[in-house]
Amino acid sequence: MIRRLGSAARLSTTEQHALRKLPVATRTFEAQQDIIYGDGTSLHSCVVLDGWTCCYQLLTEGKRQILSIHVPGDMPDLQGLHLPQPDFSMAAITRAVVAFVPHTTLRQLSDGSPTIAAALWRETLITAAIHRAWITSLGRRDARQRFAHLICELYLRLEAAGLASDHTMWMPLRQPDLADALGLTSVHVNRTMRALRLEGLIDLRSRQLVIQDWAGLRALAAFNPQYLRLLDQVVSSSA
Amino acid sequence: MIRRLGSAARLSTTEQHALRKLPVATRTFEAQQDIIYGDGTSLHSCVVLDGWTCCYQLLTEGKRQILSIHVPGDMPDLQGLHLPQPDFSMAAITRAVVAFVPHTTLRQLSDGSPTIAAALWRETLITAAIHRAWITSLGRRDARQRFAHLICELYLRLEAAGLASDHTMWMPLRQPDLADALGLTSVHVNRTMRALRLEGLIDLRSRQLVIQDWAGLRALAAFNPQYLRLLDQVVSSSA
DNA sequence: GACTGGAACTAACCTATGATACCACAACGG
DNA sequence: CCGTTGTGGTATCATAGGTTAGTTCCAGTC
Repeated sequence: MIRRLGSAARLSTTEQHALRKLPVATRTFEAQQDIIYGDGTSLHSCVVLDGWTCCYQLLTEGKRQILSIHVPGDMPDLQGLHLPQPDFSMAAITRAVVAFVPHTTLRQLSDGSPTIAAALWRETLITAAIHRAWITSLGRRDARQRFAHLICELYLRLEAAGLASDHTMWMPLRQPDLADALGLTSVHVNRTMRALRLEGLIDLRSRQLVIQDWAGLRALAAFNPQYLRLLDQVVSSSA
Repeated sequence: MIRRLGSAARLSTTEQHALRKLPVATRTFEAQQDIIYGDGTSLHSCVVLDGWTCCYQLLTEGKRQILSIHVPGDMPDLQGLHLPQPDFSMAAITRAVVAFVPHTTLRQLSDGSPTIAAALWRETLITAAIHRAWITSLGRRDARQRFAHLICELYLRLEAAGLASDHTMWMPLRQPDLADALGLTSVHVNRTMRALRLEGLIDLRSRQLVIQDWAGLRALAAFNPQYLRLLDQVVSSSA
């Protein structure tokens, strides 16, 4: 399970060993249940082991904006390492299994090994790059393009994690969730999905999403996967 | 000048000394000029010494989304340390003086000192937190709220940097720039500004912005400054 | 087989924002 | 003194997307 931590970077065997020995506490959350509520102080970072989760912010009048979506292997909460008060909440989308690692041990580990620090740091930087892509989507793309962009991103991330192939993926996000991620209403998500289906781009039924025209979807979104850094070599530490 | 680097964190004197000795190359850019163009590989991080800059992404059809705005003292490009190919471009808003530090030396420095690494890492995490606030603005706030939120953020950041006081600030962003930051058109920025002026919240003339009703503006945006971490103590390294 | 509760889906209407086009003004140069 | 250029400002119309209020379609389950 915890091997996934190391799989994100190319580490020496001793470092991999140290990561494997990390004390973790796993916990299962039901769909929709909050994992972190953005008020208190967070003392642990977490790794999603199974299921999907998301980070979100609430506004007055109960509006919700989803900030990021996580699939197994993601480490959504690394920012707590150096900013102990989270500025967001985190919730399970599906039933999800999450592993928690105390900040203190993680900080000791990264203080002791610049390579591990760089690998974790890099994870947080990729998160920021994904944030930037979302900003651009929300600010300058219309509903169809936004939707297409999100699907492209999620599919490639799942494929890289070995959780999807053949342009087919599990899609547990419900229409209201998609709405909160895309800055739309669920009604308009529905309209938009129908449009994409009629154009022969995607087909979504009973949680199963098939991308029927990957090239078309990618062109619609003007999707450039570079920001996800799925193929990068990690920058070798100069130490 | 470079003292600003250290001012972001509380470092030991030896570490401050090391920072001061960093080899830097300063360069002046004209307003609107590109500082980084998001294609190549970046070998330097930069510090804004004077003037304002921004990061942006371009879309097909020439649409532009501004991702972040930087004032003197900010280090917009730290992510290049571990992700060498930037996913965005960076441009000067006003005439701006920027200092460049080679990634290699900065990486050596942070490999040698976990405290410096943590301080720099923390900067990138704050950037990500600002990204999240923008995502929420773009996704779930209307034009007036978005505008108000941006003004609150910029004013507090400037005030913290000692560059604004008395609810008065220099505002070099033009209406088309604001439009690209807020995901609106310049026409609608103009409408929105007039609305806020008529409500007695702000007054902007000839680059000088006066916040006439701070409480009202803050309430309109539902602004919570916590994400900017202007008052935090830095987490002490466990090393 | 009827009943429930949660999605997905639709339709009717409304509004915030976009698109286009134009005017006003100030700064500047010849 | 007159053009030119950039920026702010306004009006008019068009439309993407929001709002409200449903109906339909299941998968359980009693």
